[in-house]
Parts: sequence; C-alpha cells; structure tokens
Amino acid sequence: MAASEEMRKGPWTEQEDMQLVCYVHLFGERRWDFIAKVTGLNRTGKSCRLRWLNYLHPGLKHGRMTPQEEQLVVELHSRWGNRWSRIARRLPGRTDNEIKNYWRTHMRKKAQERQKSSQLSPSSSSSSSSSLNSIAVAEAENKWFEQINHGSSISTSGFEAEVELNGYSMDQIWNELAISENPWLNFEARKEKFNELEITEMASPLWDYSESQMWKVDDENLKLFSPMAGLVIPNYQYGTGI
DNA sequence: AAGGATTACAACCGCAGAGGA
DNA sequence: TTCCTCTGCGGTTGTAATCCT
Repeated sequence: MAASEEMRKGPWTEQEDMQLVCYVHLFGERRWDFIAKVTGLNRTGKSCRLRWLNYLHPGLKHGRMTPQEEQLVVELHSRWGNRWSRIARRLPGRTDNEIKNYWRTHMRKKAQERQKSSQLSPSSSSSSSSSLNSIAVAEAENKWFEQINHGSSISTSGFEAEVELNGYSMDQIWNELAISENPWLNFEARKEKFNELEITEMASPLWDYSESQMWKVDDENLKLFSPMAGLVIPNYQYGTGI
C-alpha cells in the first residue's frame, strides 16, 4: 500500500504520545489500526499498540527492576524459558519487552564474565556449587554467542532444541546459569517461592480492560468527541522513561 | 574533558493464531 | 473452506545514557 511509504518510524514525540493517550482513552485498547487512523498520526496500528503497551500505559512501572523482580524473572525464566509475555504477567507493571531486554543484557553480561573466568582458570569449576559440567556451559555459551555475532539464521528455539551437551538441554544450561547467579535460590527456597506463586497467580489487572469501551463508534461520528476528554498522561519525565 | 565501550531502553520486523466475513 | 484483518509474541536492531580509561 502506498500509505506505508509515508508511515512515520522511530522515536515518538511528546505530541504524538499525548494524541495516542487521548484516543486510547476514547476508544479503548483495541482496533489499533482504527486508532492509528483517527489520531492522524502517520503511525501503523502496530506501532501505536506497542507504544501504548510498552510505554504509555498508566499502570506501568518505569525505571530499573528491583532485586525481587530480578529474582522472579530468573525463576520464571528457568521455568518457562523465553515466554516473555507470560513472565510479564507475573510482574505487574512490567512489560514483556522490558523483561526481555533485562534478560538479554543480564545474561549476556554474566555469560561473558563466565567465559572470561573459565579462560583464566579452567579448573575453577570444581569450586562451583553448580551441578552442571562447566565445560558444557562454556561450549553452549560460545555457540550461542557465535550465533549472535555471526548473524546465523538458526532460530533461538531451534538452537535450544538442537543443542544438548553432555546430557543437558539448553534450557537446563540457562537455568544453571541463572541459578548460579542467585545462590540463595537453593532447592527449598525455590520450592517455597513456587508454592507462593501458584497461590498468587492472577491475570494482570493492567490489561484487564472491559468490553464496554467505546471503540465501536464509526468514522463519521469521530468528530463528535473532544480529543482532550479524559486525557491522562502517565507520570514520567518525557524522554527519560522515568 | 574527550572519546570509546558498555548498558539500558525504545522501537521495528516477521510470523503465527484467532476470529469474522 | 478460504481469505483477510487484527492482535500478540519473540527476536532483533538502533540509539540514548552512562561508565570507564
């Protein structure tokens, strides 16, 4: 379609944010193509949805994760793998994107540290509390980062499914990595945490919008609405994300 | 103080599934 | 049944902010 050529990309401006917030309050968090159209922003519906979910939603927490959140992410990832949206539902106010970013940064850093230390002292693994063969971990990490660095077309899941080193799956390897970074998470503690989680599991209230939203209004009637009605701008400093 | 390296975050892309026409 | 649109997800990339030398 020709319109796609004119679509705006890149960072959102404050003006765009205000417009989007305004129209989402009017029409609800559905029909993003429609919202994109009526806002007059040269953005795709997809882009609007992402901006709203990851940044503008009033229930979002901004800023760095707390140690508790970090531990929870590690735990849940060890349990579910890269199911970011699922993990995010257990952390109210955090988005899948945020958790994904955190995990990548965190794990890349840790893997690099480990790689370094294994190069410096290959026998040091004997002092580790990890039950996993450290060579297997290092090999897996190396393969993983090779893949990243060389832009291999093998998908992550494909890789994880494929790689089994010394009887360990990629998931197990990630788990070991994660747990080794959180020594307090011994078996008993983990069991206890999981029990708590089972009890407290809930649908995130953040996303729980009712069906009574007004987005059924047709295009012709749009101009009847005041764009500024019910406008609430999330509490953050523009540009810093905090 | 400058500039390169690293980290954190925002945004885009492609794909798949659901649901309606 | 098939096609189309919308939505959601996970992977990836780009860039601003911060750190380090």
